[in-house]
Amino acid sequence: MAKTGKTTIYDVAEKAGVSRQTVSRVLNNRQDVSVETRKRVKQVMAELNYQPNAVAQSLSRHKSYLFGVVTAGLKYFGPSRTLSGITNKAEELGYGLLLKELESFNSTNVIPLLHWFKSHQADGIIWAAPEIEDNRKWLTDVFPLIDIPIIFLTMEEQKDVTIVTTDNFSGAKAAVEHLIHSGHKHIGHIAGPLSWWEARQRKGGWETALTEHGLGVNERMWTQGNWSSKSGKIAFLELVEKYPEMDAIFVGNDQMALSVLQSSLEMGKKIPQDLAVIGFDGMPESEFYCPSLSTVYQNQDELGRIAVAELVSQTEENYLENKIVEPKYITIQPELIIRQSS
Amino acid sequence: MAKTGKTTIYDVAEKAGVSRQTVSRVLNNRQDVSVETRKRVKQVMAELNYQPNAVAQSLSRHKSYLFGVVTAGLKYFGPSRTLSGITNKAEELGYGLLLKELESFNSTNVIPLLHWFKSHQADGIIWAAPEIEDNRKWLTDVFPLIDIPIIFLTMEEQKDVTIVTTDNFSGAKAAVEHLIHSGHKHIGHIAGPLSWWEARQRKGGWETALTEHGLGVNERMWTQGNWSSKSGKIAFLELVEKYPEMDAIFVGNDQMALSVLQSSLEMGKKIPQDLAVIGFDGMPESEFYCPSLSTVYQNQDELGRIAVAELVSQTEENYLENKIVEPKYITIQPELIIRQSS
DNA sequence: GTGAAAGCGCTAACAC
DNA sequence: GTGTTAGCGCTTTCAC
Repeated sequence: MAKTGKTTIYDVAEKAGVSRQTVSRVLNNRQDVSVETRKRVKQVMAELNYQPNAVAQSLSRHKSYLFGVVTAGLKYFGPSRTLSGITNKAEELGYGLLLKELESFNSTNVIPLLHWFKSHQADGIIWAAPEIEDNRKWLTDVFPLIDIPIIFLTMEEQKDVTIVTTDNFSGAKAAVEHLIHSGHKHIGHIAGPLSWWEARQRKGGWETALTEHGLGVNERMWTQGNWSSKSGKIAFLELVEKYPEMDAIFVGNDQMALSVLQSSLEMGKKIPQDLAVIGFDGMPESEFYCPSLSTVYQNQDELGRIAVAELVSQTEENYLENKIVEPKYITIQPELIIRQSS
Repeated sequence: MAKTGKTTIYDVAEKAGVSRQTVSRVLNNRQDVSVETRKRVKQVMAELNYQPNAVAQSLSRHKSYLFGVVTAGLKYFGPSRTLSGITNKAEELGYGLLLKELESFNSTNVIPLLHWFKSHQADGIIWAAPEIEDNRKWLTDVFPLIDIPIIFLTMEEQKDVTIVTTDNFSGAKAAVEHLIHSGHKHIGHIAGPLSWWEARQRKGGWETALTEHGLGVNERMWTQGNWSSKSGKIAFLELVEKYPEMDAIFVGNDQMALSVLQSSLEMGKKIPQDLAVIGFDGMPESEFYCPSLSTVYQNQDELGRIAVAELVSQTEENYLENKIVEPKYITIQPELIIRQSS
């Protein structure tokens, strides 16, 4: 790095004996520059260790090559995986990232965020925070007014909105069907907080699998946690109490399943003989639980990657031809992993 | 949000019947505007739903209120926690974030990154990736040439560089001393990859505690993993083999400790009677392992928060008075949490 | 208190 | 091929 970044296009032009525009042309790889001029300019750039000022470029181009990313609960397993996919793919495709984390999962205070991204001339936005309660309500009012592309992750299909999500319903259904095919008749469920769309989908998959196989569903057969291991423990104790004949359980995520394993052990229940357990998410650690946990693996990294790829394609279309982009609903299938717990 | 973000300071000025400068003054809360002019301008801004263009502001102010953040291994537990602390504190102090993730932990290809941040006029940089192998080597050459403040996380003290880190050495030492005081005489260690500074520090704490208490240390007493649960399992099996009298073990992180618990159970070893186990990190799940895991909790969120606070103070000093800022070495003490495994 | 002019570093539109 | 002239949207001097 040169001592100071103050070298501008002007310095290069002067030293190379050309106009600033010519330098700009070289910078942008335009073809209408003679080979030798280009060579000379490039040489001077190298000598001066010239680095173009991206802010000035953004301002005059009206394009920043920056995406806004909205995340929430970064300290949890899922969101950080997704963000990792986003950063990698963005890097790959030549985009930088402006990052904002919501103060809480169900924050509805989104307008300032949108203004902020817009003010920084983000070319597009990835909304990588989950749908909870009415935290998508703003969409109906605000969405039509936003003039930059937005991709949403993990939410219910909605008209005109591009969404990338894991198919939670099918994943859950497959897990429960596996339990049914293994001969279990009394399959309970610990749901995540039902204010979350994902939690409702997973619970829906559980219900549907049971119903389709002629096994009834009722209130005794499930309880609700808040995704944390601690809440899972409480929910499990409650469930064992009200559904004593339970011989298998589908748990809303791996963390809650972890404490089901711990509590079962403490109660002297053998897994999977007395109680089969399947989780959801496929955390790497779940393979090393006692016993190793069957789970529904969802590729959250890929979720982020797809969102970025989609956004790039939308922005570039948008930019090049100013045409309206077709909204898409993109679904990723999770994968059932059977281990010792089932 | 207004339909288009095209409203500029000029539109406001025109509609309010003042000059653009006056609008700018109102925008920046300058005092040299009459009360009624200010009121009128503000009113017009509201009517027009005017939002200042941050890119233009950055360009003319030479200050962006943006920090660059370099992270690595976002999908792992630690880095995402730290990033969460960074996002929260930055938001609190009015700074936005430009995010980059290294392609690998030990990437040494940092110059383009620094150029990129600089090109986007970041006011400062937080280097939230761990010190591994020679991935800090560039510092000696490049650091003196960088003219924006950088704060590093998790690395060895170094002249002229501001660093915020957990005291891994003391945390490890305290854990091992706890084992010693509990009467254990044969305390093994599974280290993280010793190319990592943190892993070396933790191993150093283990060695020092043993040595200070007159217990010898030799090569039979430790093995090395790569932080993952899978590697922990392999390392543990190897260690049991070569150090059969081991009655306690200090493991480099919680993930590897998890598979120690699993393997011990499979071998029929009782924890903590046959083998006491202590991990490092304090992941929330560790409380729900079988049995619940004793561990050394480090507050990585706080690490990020402190880094941002420090960076803000450095940039603002830097900006206001152009004076050189004293480098600091800031250390956070981790906390020993004793649970059933020890 | 307020306005005019210049400039931040770059690109776009049009000349030549 | 290359240069000239205008901007992008804002802030900063420096007048008045």
